[in-house]
Amino acid sequence: MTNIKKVSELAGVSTATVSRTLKSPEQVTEATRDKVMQAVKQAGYRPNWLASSVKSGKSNSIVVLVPNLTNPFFLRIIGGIEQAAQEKGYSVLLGDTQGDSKRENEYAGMVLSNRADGLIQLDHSFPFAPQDAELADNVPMVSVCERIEGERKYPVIELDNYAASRALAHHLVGYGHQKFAAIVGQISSQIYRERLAGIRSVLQEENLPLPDEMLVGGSYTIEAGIEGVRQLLKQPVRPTAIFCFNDDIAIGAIHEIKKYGLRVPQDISVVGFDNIKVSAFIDPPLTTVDQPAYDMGRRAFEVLSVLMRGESLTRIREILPFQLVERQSSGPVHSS
Amino acid sequence: MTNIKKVSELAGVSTATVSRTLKSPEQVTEATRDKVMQAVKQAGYRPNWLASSVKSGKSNSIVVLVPNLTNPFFLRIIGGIEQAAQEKGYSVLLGDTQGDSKRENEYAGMVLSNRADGLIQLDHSFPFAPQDAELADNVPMVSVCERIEGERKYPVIELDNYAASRALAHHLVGYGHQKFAAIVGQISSQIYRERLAGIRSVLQEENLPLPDEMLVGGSYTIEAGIEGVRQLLKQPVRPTAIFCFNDDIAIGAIHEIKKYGLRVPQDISVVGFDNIKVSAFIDPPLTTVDQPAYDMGRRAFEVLSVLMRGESLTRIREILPFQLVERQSSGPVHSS
DNA sequence: AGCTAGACTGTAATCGATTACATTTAAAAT
DNA sequence: ATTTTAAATGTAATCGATTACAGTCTAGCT
Repeated sequence: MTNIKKVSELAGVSTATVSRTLKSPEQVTEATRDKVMQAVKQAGYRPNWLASSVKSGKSNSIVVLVPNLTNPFFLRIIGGIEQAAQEKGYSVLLGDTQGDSKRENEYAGMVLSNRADGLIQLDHSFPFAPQDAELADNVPMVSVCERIEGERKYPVIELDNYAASRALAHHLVGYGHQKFAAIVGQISSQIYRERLAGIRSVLQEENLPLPDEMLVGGSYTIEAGIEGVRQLLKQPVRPTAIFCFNDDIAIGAIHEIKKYGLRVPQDISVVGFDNIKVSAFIDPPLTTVDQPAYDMGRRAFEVLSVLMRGESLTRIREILPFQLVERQSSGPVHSS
Repeated sequence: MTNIKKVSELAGVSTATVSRTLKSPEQVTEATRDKVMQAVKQAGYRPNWLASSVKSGKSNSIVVLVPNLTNPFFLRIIGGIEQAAQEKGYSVLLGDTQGDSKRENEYAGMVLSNRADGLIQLDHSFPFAPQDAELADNVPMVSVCERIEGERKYPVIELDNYAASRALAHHLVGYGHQKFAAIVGQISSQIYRERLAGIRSVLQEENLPLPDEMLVGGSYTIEAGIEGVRQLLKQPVRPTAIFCFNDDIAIGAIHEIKKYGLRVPQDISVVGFDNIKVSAFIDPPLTTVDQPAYDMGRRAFEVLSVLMRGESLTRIREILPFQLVERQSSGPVHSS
């Protein structure tokens, strides 16, 4: 490995001069600068990043905790984070947690051991191990979409899930639907509560029921959508509209509804949440709520960046705008 | 920041003993071990990862270069890499290159500056900057799916794209198709040439044509599939079967074909490549070639891991098995 | 010519951990 | 009780860069 010492010898200067030539060239005469640069080139020298980092105490990396890498929605968020990070000279360590707390602990621990300077959590859990909780108090941490559990409040970039769900509900109520069902995602999260509350609030205002047996599901997957529809269609009353808590669920649901020989939206309207790319191209194209995933990622990094500089935030909660995207998976209710 | 010195003082021992207690406890008496562990706990001490890494010269990280984070197929590969890496104590630095060579250079450079120990390339380009090419000679690098360009041969984990394409072609020929078209992906890659060659070889054996005007596309996106179909349907002769070079293209193609009022597969059969998750749930479910993406990722890391240990490989090319997945997007040709 | 200010450059401390080598301690052997 | 041996611990060098501080040199001034 060529190190700074070799270069300094080659150029006939001290290591300090080499370092200065590379970090702050204006402090060095042009003559020596040339000598050094030539030696650098000749030796094929690259400063050892690890060494600079020990010295500075900063790793210029952040960890991103993802519950599920295969969810395309998260991917767009990560894309935004990555882009923003890259622009500021940070790199992104990917932590696929699979929702497993052991893994979360491990990845979160990276921030405590200087392997990373900050953390972005895409899930709702407090990622540090209980014994690390105290240390974690001063750690720059931000969450996206979900709010992190616990008394300590961390900044969050999110959507007004309540309002977005209300928008979806109004959309369906406007079409005259009265028999609703929902296939929900992970139950223990804030998002679940907010989205459900949003839907419930509209239905209550309209005096429409959402009985417990019409709430099925439990994970944000295509399979949950399929299984959800199976359960719903076993019920004596068939719903005419189904809220799916994300687009993956909706894709599974539509697929399964068709298998039963029913039509979307003529027999059952289906709406999703997230607006992943493929949602516009399935049959029928999905009515859903567009989340500005990429921007959410960017913003998350920017906020984290402020925390990492040791500054404090004026706002701890940032709410990005959603958009109701009306496509053909929802429509007026048909009397059977 | 609590460092090893503070802990050593707290425990009344030397820093060496603290280090040994944590790294090789068997070298330390139980009594001192207890003292040290208590001090560690009390101080909330975590070894500074950066410092250990400078010493060892290993960062225990790898960079993964992805041309396009939004492609779900890549995601599964990354998932496999991540899993395998995590098991061996490595972490994954994500490099979203967008196919931009400047970004590739930058990310690849991380390996030269000890920020990462190895590199996995999911694209086909040689990621290092020209001036770094010589240095890059000894860098542990592996590619997945695509082969890296240049004289120097790096290990690659791939599919027999030629054989897989032949399987798809045989499948369609077996249904009696005679008028073929293809919507291809990125043209400059090995994969493009192999897949096309595979298709061509079968068609030639059967004396069937694949005229140049029936080759459209140029990128692995849904949009390319849509645009491709538009171009193909402008031609005087309408194809009865379309090879799409990946599933995203196929999804776009099917969507657009339906827009023209044509049916899949009755009017046009469509086949894809990759078998991404959603392909099984679109309408009609897509006939495609399943690539063991997750395993490919795992395997890529394992191979890289061998290189990073400085050992040499017996085989430089590893070919994983594919599987033809016959679903409902392909079927017998209907005489019009 | 002599002196001073300011620009360059070099020396050596530093970051935080690891580890070769030296030293101390305790146990075992005589 | 003394010597031998092994185990435990400490001291200090080391990894590779950065940087405070000190030293040198040149240019400009009187």
